[in-house]
Amino acid sequence: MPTQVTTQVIGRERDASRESVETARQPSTCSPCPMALLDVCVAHAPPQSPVKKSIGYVGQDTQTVPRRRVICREQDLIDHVLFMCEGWAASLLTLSDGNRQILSFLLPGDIVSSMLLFQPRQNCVVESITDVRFRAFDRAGLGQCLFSGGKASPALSSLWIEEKERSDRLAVDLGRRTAEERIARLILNLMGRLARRGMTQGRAMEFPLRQHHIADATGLTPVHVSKVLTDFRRRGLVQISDRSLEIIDESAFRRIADIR
Amino acid sequence: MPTQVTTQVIGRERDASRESVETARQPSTCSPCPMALLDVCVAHAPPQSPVKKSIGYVGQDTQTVPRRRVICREQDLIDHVLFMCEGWAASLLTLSDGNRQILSFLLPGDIVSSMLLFQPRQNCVVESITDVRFRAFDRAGLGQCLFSGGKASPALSSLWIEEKERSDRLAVDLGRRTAEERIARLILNLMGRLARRGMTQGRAMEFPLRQHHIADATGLTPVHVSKVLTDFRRRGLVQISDRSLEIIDESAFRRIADIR
DNA sequence: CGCAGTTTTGATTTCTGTCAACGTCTGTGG
DNA sequence: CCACAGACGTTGACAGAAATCAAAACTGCG
Repeated sequence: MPTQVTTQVIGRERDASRESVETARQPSTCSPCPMALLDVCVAHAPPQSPVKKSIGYVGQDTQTVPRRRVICREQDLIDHVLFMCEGWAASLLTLSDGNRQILSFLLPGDIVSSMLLFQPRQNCVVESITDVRFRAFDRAGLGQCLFSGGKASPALSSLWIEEKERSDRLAVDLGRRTAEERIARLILNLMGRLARRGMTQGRAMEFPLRQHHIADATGLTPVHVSKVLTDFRRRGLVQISDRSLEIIDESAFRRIADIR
Repeated sequence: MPTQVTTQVIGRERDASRESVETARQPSTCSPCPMALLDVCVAHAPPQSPVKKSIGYVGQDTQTVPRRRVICREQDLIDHVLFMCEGWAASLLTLSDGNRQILSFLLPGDIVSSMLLFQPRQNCVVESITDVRFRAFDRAGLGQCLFSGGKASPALSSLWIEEKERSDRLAVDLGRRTAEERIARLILNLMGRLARRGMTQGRAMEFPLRQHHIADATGLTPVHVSKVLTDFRRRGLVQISDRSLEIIDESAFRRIADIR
């Protein structure tokens, strides 16, 4: 039986109007989770495992956040490292004029903010897109696994390398590509990440993003995103309906995304 | 006496036409270097120091590259971790149409590519802007210092955090800011980084960048950079001459850079 | 049903890129 | 020392991409 999980895990400063975290009731199926691969997650370790001692696993079960909520903010102090179990979220920065830039979409298995491995403060807002389920680990315990033995653990290396490659790609896309390229690349990128998790059906995938999410991620306006997507559909490249997206003409679509 | 340093340190694949690395003759003054702060650099350790055993320091002295050369490329395999001692460099990605995006400018004390801490391959090209002097460390030895004790070393944490903050800021700037803002922010950013190294004179600094470097860093064209800079000068905000830059009206300039 | 959020569409404006010409500066070789 | 070639920076005319503005249709939800 899941017990009541304290909401203090998520952030110390909070306004009373926002009750974002609730006790979860879902089963614990997080196959894409890197913690499972690390053999580190208590949910996957036998009860007497030594892992259970070294990793402070917080709460009896996962926690959930409904869609479209702030999961954590810049100022929040968070003592735990959060991993996505289910759903989509976005980490983003906001400018003072209200413009937003999404830095990455978070999918099941992703670490919510790698900065939390090192300190209790991260530098951006994380918002749920769909209902989200995640798990919190104790930072110190996780450190025991990641920073021992005089060399980087494979999990830490690949996390660093993937995050760096992703942020470098983002910079090039935002700095040097057209609207069509940016949108096509975003879609292909998400499709690839979901495919690696076994979350696609052929060339189709669940696609909970609103056009304003695409706009925030690509540095465009929602109006222009609409025009480009309409054009993609008109040209028979993709089909979007009912929160799912299918790539119809993959080679043409890749050509748009990769050319240059 | 510096001995002949093998050029193999820099990259295994090289064309004969490019002889980029030469034996250095400069003195070893690298005060802003994080390795010095780490108390890890052999150049700063007494001869009998245990540090000398754990860090494999490569070569008797630093290595130099003349300005405007490729220091390393995507395909290069590099067994060492390189740190800037002197000069300016840029790490960048190139699109197939020749467009380039500079991901960061490397200043004295910066690590050339943090990916090399984890693997022998980095994901971007590094080019010198001025004459550059740098030092190479053995990856495994460095790992002994960074990944021991069950928690991240302070040097590793701050490296991760700073790189992430920088890349996030870059994405927001490229995605959401105007040409004026991007250029002003780049200048202020560089000024701040140099100030922290004690490399500014009041509001003036050495400024070896060509306008095409600014264009590559901001996602603009050199022509447009010229127009914006000319306008900045006309409005009495900055003065650029003879490879140095001075901010004249700092508050107005900050307003341009930060507003929004 | 009504309302708020989303998407579409068209007209217009703004920003930045492209093209081209020209002047300056720098380094090189005779 | 001079001539020259390239790289660099400036300027103006023009083109193109995306933003802005505005209105309307559509969606889902309480």
